[in-house]
Amino acid sequence: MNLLENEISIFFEEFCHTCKKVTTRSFKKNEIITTYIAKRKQLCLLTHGEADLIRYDFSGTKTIVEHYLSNNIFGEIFYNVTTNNELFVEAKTKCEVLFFDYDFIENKCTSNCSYHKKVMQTLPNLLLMQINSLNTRIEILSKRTIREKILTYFNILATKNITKTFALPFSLTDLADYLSVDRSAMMREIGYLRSDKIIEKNGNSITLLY
Amino acid sequence: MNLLENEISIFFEEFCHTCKKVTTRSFKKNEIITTYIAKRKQLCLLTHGEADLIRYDFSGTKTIVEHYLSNNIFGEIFYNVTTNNELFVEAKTKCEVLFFDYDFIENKCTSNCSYHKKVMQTLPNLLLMQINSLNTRIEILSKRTIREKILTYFNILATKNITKTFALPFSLTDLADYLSVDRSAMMREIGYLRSDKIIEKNGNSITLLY
DNA sequence: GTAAATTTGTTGCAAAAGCAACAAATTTAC
DNA sequence: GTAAATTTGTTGCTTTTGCAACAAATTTAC
Repeated sequence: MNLLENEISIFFEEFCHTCKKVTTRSFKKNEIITTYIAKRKQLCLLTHGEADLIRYDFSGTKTIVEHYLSNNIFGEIFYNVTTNNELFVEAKTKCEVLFFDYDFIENKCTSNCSYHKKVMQTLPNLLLMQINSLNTRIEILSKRTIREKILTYFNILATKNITKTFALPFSLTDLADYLSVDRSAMMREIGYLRSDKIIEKNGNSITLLY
Repeated sequence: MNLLENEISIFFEEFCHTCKKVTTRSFKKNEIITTYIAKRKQLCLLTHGEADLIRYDFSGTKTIVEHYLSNNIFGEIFYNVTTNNELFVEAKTKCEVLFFDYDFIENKCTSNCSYHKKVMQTLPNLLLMQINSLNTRIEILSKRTIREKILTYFNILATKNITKTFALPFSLTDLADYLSVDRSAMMREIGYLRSDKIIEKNGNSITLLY
């Protein structure tokens, strides 16, 4: 994975200005990076910062569909099915984003440019990483109770951090939107998990006691 | 999408025996195609039939994580995070499956074989299709009520079939495991949807009345 | 540095979902 | 063709979740 990260950063630093069809842009915290409406074949790479893919359904319910870190990809190209939902990506910190048009990736460059070649080499691994993280997301959401959703997510964070104590990357309000449950019900359940001595919580730091 | 399908079938029919590192196998209904335990870099392509990715968690709860049709891909390569869950792919009909080792795909062929080249050309589109379907899956699972889950899924089926009447690809028992809800609660909700004149149901045929 | 906005924490009550159990209908296996 | 297995449909009861509302703490904006 570190190898891949290195590969990604090198190829963007070295070749970014060779091909004209790639745009770089910076975003401040809370800015909207892109909105999913136009069915463009847009593919974006977050090179710096953190961002959320947010959905509001017809009744105004908010879901944090995904939470992106650097080297994660996102974009309209991943969404065929157009529902009557509002979907957009919001910067949670200062962000740097590369915008590709997937047609450019798909169709061979007229010139035999090395940048284009490198993109084709790296893309499958980026897509594979994205599939991995979507599968993890599905595992959380397919749990039937709030308690199980919380514990599944906390376990993933503990595994990633290789320690039983870790910081939540979300506010508790956002965590509820990410787990797709009512906030007050989630708070209650966290209370039960504490009194059952299954977790400890200090601010946004969580410790698993098992 | 039809173009892609054509591309896929052609390249497997034409080149399948050129490279030795690809295996084809047939499966009867209910046979286990693969089990996710060994952390192999296995990538599978379903060329014929229907199959389900099934998970049993520690307490025995079953989830149908995904439902595969021909030209869908699956495999251990998509699952980094090893939990204490049992994950396997089961043939729901007679199936034909191609097994790749991802290392073979990643590392260039020593010989400059055209089969290998074709795989590299097709793979990003297959991965993209997979991401699309996982995002659809997340949309269903992130709905907060059984009613919304049912209606979201039925809408997707109606859109795919381009008609308000369609056949369920699942038994109702399996549908509950796919929506990740209790079967009896789902049956009750379907009952309410019928009496509210939102859907009609005859056997496994559903009609949307809106 | 202070006012405004947001997040956290809590609770009572209502609605939804899960669990268990069972009969009827349908499908499967030989 | 029949017995066994599975699926469908239903219900009573319990547990979980959602909703609404509000106070306290914390963060943000100027």
